[in-house]
Amino acid sequence: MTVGIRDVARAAGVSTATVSRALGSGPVSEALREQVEAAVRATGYRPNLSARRLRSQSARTIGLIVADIRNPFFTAVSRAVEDAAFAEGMRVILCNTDEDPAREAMYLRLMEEERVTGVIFAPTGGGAESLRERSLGFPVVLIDRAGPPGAHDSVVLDNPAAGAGLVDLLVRQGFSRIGGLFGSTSSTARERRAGYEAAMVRHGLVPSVRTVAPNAAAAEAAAARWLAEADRPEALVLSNGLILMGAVRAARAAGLRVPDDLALAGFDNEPWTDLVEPGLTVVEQPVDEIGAQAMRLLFERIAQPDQPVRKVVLSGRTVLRGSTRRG
Amino acid sequence: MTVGIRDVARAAGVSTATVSRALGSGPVSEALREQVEAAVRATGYRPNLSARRLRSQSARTIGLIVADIRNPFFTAVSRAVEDAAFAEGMRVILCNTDEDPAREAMYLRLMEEERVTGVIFAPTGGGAESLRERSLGFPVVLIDRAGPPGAHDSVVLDNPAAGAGLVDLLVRQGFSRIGGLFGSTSSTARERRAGYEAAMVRHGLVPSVRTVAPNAAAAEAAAARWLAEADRPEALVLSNGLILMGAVRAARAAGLRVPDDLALAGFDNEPWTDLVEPGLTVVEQPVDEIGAQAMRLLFERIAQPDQPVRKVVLSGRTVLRGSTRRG
DNA sequence: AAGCGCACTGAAAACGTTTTCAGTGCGTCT
DNA sequence: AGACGCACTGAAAACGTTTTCAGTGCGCTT
Repeated sequence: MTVGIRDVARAAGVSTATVSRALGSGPVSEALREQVEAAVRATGYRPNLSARRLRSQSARTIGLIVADIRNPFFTAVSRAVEDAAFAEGMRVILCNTDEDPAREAMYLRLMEEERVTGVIFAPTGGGAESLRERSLGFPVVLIDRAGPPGAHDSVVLDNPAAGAGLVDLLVRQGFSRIGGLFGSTSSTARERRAGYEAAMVRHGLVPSVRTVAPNAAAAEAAAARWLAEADRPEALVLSNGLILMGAVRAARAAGLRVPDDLALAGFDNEPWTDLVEPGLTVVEQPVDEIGAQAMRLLFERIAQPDQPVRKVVLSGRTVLRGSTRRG
Repeated sequence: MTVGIRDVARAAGVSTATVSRALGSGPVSEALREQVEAAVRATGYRPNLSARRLRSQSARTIGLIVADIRNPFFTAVSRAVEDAAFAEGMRVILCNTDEDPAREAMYLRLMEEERVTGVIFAPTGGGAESLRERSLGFPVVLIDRAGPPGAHDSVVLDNPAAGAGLVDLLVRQGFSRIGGLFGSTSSTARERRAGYEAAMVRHGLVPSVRTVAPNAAAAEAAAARWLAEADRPEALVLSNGLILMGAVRAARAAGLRVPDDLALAGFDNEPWTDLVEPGLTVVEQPVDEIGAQAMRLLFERIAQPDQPVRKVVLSGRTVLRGSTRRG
């Protein structure tokens, strides 16, 4: 039915071994190589990747497991990862867990069954912890959210510094009743929160923190409740783009003017953050570099499996906009 | 090295055939099935998907090729597709062409080499046309952008009606110098433009159209030029979410107030469209239904390959917001 | 009591490649 | 002239499964 390597071999008048070598890398005379290529064109041959992977015991595939494909941060990273992979002749399997540990576990098992070369992984919740127990059959590089130290290579933002930086900025503008609304599932949110709290204490202010599921609807509800209270904060630090969006909605709904009634500062320089009025002050992550560094760590780990574990920490860039301007 | 089905068989004291049947579907006594499952747990066995696919000649995988993963429309569709696929015990390979015909061709070839069960495809540019020539080894369902009629199943928005609807709405609000800024690469944009032009003519107005690469930067530049002209339009119809975003930026930059100086109406009810001030009037696409219908068509095509070609046309829902309110 | 069908099981073939192994022929060195 | 190495080639094994084929044993029918 479907044309296989033996059909090509017959058409070219050579053995299947020669076809395989001509298509891949092997010593083949120029004459035969051309014959084979002609036969491939004539027959419309497409190699069967399953057979190829089975025999060669190498999938040349890396898995990319992200927590939320709708988050522009992850789409940007995925693009960087894909480009780097193609440059090495590798495929990428993109998996979206939607912050669901069950989906995450399923994808991890899928990666095992696919016998992937390696995985770049943004774990949700306890994902990274459970990761340490089982030994997967492939190297893993964590991005965005680091697991327990020492288990896997990782590349993350300097989250404590970024969280503290937003507090410093707000304090400099004269705000003091600064609240923090953080995601409940990721280590990233925990670290940003730690930075926030440390900076508040350093400035002699009292931290005021709430946590929420990392989606816009939950964030809006939580922010709305908070803003309705008597001693509502005069500024908010939000731990990612979705939570920031929820906070903007809540402020609008409550009729609060930004930044006069409420200042906002968050993470992720998404396209819409400078479209709202006023623009939102955010910490921008070096997404391209995160993706590229993750691939670099992964390839180096594949080349030298017993290397010591490495952690790359990148700095964010604060984008100052109207939402934190006082007076 | 790695544990295979023969290791499980040995551990369970049965043949590999029995293990295979116990794990898949085959007549196996309850006692042996439990022995096998225990052996699987004990050995930590993970089936090798490449081997499984090779032997069974069935990938149980569908490919989803989209033009731009950053477009929330496609991420939403991909979620719907994925859910439907899992319900059938299938995997999804998500591919992002980024509107690049070369990447598109590469992914199409990859799908052939993966021997996928079927593909859901949002072609860019001439992709759909070239698709008709070669006969792929799998059924294809086109979404968002239909190719030449009669070649493939498809599910699309009623784009002409939606384009016309926006014009009608603007005319009703009293606008008459209504321009249209459309993407240059997709059939979707062409259809929306056709609807726009027909409606303009029907209202006795002169259509005024420009086309632009479907990204926010290009759209902003084009809109900026247009708005700087002496006889600039008093309202704009924008053919997708990215172009709409570009137009908003251009209006801001030009210091035009929306909707007093310039009304805006576009496509895709993205989260940010009600965050800007004023909110943007858009046609919302039934993304979940598009994904679900596409999977339905695909599965039915797989079941009955010689069915006549079908085309599902869905209606958009107009979301009225401040950007088109006059006076 | 023999025959039949049914439910289950194992040995071995098969899936489409790559890779090993064992040659070829030919040029070069001694 | 013979030995050796080199560049190339084909036959066949191998990758890890599923599936076919050919039994088993057992209960039921005739």
